[in-house]
Amino acid sequence: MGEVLEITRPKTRAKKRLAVKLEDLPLGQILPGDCIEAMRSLPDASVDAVFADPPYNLQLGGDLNRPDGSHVDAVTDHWDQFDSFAIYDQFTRDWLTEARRVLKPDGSLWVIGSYHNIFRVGAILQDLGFWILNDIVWRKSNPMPNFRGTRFTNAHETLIWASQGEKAKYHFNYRAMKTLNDELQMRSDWVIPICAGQERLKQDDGHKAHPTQKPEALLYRVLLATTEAGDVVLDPFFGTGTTGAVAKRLGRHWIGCEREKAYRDVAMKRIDKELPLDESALKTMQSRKSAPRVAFGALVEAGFLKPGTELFDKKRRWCATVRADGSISCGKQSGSIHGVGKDLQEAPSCNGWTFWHLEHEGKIEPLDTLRQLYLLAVED
Amino acid sequence: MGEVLEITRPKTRAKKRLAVKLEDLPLGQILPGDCIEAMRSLPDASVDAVFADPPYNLQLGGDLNRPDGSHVDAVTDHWDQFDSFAIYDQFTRDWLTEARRVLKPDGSLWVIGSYHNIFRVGAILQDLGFWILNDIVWRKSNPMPNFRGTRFTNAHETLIWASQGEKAKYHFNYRAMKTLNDELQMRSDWVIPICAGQERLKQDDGHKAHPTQKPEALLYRVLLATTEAGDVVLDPFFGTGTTGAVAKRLGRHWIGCEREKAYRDVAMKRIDKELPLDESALKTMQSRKSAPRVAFGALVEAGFLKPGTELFDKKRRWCATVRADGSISCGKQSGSIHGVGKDLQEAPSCNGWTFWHLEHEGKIEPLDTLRQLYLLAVED
DNA sequence: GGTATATCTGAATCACTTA
DNA sequence: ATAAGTGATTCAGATATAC
Repeated sequence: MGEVLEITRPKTRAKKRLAVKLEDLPLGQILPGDCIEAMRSLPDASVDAVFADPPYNLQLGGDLNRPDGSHVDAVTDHWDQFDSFAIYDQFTRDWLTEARRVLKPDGSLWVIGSYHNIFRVGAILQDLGFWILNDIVWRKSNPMPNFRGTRFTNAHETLIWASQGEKAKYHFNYRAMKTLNDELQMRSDWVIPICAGQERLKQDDGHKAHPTQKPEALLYRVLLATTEAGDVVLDPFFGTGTTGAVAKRLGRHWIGCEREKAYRDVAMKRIDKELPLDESALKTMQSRKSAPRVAFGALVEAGFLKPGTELFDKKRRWCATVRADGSISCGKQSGSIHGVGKDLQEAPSCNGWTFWHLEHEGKIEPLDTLRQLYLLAVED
Repeated sequence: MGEVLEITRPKTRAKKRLAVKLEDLPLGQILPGDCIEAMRSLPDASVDAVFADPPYNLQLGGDLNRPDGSHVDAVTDHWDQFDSFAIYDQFTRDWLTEARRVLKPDGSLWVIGSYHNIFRVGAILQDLGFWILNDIVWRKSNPMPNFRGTRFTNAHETLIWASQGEKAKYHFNYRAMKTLNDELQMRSDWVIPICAGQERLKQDDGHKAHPTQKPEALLYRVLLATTEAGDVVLDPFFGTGTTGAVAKRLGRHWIGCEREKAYRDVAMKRIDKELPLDESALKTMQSRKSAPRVAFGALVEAGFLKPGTELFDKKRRWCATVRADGSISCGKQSGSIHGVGKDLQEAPSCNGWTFWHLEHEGKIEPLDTLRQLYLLAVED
């Protein structure tokens, strides 16, 4: 089924009690029929993330032609037709309710939409108890112009990222995102081209296989940001399987739901061809949080720092001495590198690793540099 | 009151029947008290646009410090506190209902918000019958980082632009927007810096006068895009009066509502200092729709084009001859520049102005160039 | 006086572990 | 459950200060 069954979740995230076994899930399968029914077949709290690209309820009017006379192939498929907002809302509430049941307590929900539907989806998911963490703007580098000159070029779509609730835990690979964005924090607006060219799946007659195929780059960022290798990702509106293809590539398990057989066939063929990246390529920058926490004392213990070494702040306003137990002292103050730094500055908090420096061959270096060296040394 | 009473709406937009007289409106005034009550004092269908920056219902938790220990001055004002989504929704429904009543049938509604509230606002305004024309993303060039490294940097806010209904007319200054965007269609994502520096209004103690003052560039684009000089703009959450200041500068009338006296005082002082642009600066690029339509025949009549001149398409597949009455002929086909172009290409439509070209000093130029010259010549 | 450098701040639903 | 203690974390732009 094109799945990477060897991959398991890191032990740090394993829930021993009531944990759903991976073998009991239809991993690497596209469940046929209505997605709400299909999701009912899955156990509670069994997937780590849901990515959903539901019908947008576009409600388009007449035909549209380009200035050169060619015809615009719009989304007029039957699955995008709803008779009223009330019916669309009920449909939305139903699939979101099932998604919420199936999602683990620390799982992430992602939904993508346009102004036609995203406000309704967002309000309903809030009503159900989901807690919005960010709204993300997918800025299309190559959107279709507004041929009639009647509005602004519709150049973006909106994604909502939500956790199970206000107090719920969730996973965010901060370091991986920052690395991906050239060492600046990843922002809430992402520039990504629309899905076209080789990536766009075609039918035998050369016509596009699906009217709203999403770019793989979009799913790549979503899955890298909020899931780990070995996680299970569910897509209730699988379409031609972009979520499955990227999940497989990134070593995530996947489950899809899709009503239309034609889409299921295209998706399965596509995903079978996909090759998973090997394990070393999958390793992402570790966030400080999930990295082993280093106690300052461990550096002293390991001989990276001798007791008696003098520490300074950057401007040499204060000087402290390292003691054998990993505490430091500065005049009458003593305690952890964080606590002493905080008290001296009379600040509400202080990161001792970046506040304190030591002199090494005439240069002043923050303690953090030493911590990095220590981490490298103990990694293996 | 700092208003430009000389300015009136162009006659093309005047509604003779049931029209509200400008003298009967509190132009250039900030109505005190609750905005819903204040709007009740205005007649039906009396304003051309509503711009609303309602409370975002942020629901913030504890304190936040920057990595350097400094404190982040968050929005904790009483006017942003709501006990539940239900109460916020009711408040939203109430002010939107009044705004809808006061807005003319061909008026524009603008609302700005963040992910905390915008989905609720969007769904409710759709429920009330407003028709969303675009959602606009204000991309902040200098957003506040996510200091905890727990989410994506919240780098944008969302605006919704809506008309009174699916079939309602509305006004969009397409040409002005395209000109503003360097001859490319204006997109739905706008890059604008946050309001800081000189533009940010300060109290006597140097502290910011309002926690959420919007940049004037944002209002400038909104008003230029969807209102005309002489129009009336209503802002139910006036704050420190960015809407009023920009409206006055652009020769639009304005009405504000604001509960807090401190904000009203700051706003009035600010707007009094604002100078309106003079009339010639206010002239924007005319849209094709509101520009006098040029009949091809008028160019012939005026001697811009001699009967007998040969026209070509860009690739010189076809050649047509201009006739004295402004029709053209090409083989057996004859008729208007649009109709002949359409039939030759077997296309559903054809813009003859851009399809047909003529040779001038060895260069091939579209007819449209000639039309522009003609328009310039007849302007005075 | 001009150029570096330092400081300040902005609509933010902003932690986790152990006692 | 709640409270307390420890630990982790920032980008662009405007203004102020130093050289």
